[in-house]
Amino acid sequence: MSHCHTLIDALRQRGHRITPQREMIIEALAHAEGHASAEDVFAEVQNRTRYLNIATVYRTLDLLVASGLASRVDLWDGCVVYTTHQHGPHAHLVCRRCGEIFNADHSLLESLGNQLQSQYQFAADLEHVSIIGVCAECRSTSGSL
Amino acid sequence: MSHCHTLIDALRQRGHRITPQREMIIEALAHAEGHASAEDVFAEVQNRTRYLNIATVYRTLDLLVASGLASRVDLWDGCVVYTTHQHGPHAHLVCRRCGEIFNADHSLLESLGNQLQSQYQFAADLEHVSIIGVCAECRSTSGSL
DNA sequence: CTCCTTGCAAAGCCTTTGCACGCTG
DNA sequence: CAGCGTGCAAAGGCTTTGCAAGGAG
Repeated sequence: MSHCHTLIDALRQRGHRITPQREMIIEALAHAEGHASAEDVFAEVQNRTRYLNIATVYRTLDLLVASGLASRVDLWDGCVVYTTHQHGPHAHLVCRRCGEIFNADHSLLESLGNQLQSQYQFAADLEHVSIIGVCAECRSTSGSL
Repeated sequence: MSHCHTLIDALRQRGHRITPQREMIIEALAHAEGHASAEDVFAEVQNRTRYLNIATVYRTLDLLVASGLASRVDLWDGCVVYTTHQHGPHAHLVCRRCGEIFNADHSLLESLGNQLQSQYQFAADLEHVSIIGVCAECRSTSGSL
């Protein structure tokens, strides 16, 4: 996948070494549509090889975030996911019933960002927003609350 | 503080027993302006008495949330706070520089909620929203990023 | 050849849980 | 006086860290 190479090149340009582990971690994260937890990435890579330690996953994800190549998003209840910027900025809608995560178009948040800017002089990181609620499917299958 | 009694009465009406510990925890949470972590509550109560265990704080806060009297909000980086509904629903603006938490008026989020509703059929819990960014003060003291 | 990265295992941190005692209602 | 709530201590889950060996550049 081409986006992997973008990320790998970016790491290399910043002087970081490219190892097979880092390649596989980046590939797994890029393949995840929009978001993946450290465990998700670890499990995905382990389908292919056992030469990977969970500590390395954490270290590499931290490195990507510190390099500005990925974002860490705190969802609901201690759940944390990482996302690359390949799908463009987007908010995460988390269903508290089924746990599913949906991506919402970034434009939804723009007017909110502008209001926060003008009313509170607060510069929001809109790509880190996650919103808890109940998704369409869960609402139709089990009532409105 | 009168709001404490509102909460205490509500608990009693639901058949829960009122103990000195619960009273103090509720009072500490109600006095915190808008939000407090379990540690915050624990520290606040310990200023007055040592007859309180951190496990009791967690259990009582969970009870308040389960009873619909308080909300648990996942801020940034694993930080969790609890809020009563005394100040009305509000979003939390978290500064990633100084860690300060600001309350934003709930009306800011209303159009967002309506859009999520109509475009995604997603029923958002707007009182649980927290938004990461940089506050006015930190922006003025150390640049724009 | 240098020193950045990794694996392993242990430590850390916050939160939850089991149990017996004590207090509320 | 029944049984809910508490303190204590241990367990739990996830994440981070120290260290020596290994591999990228």
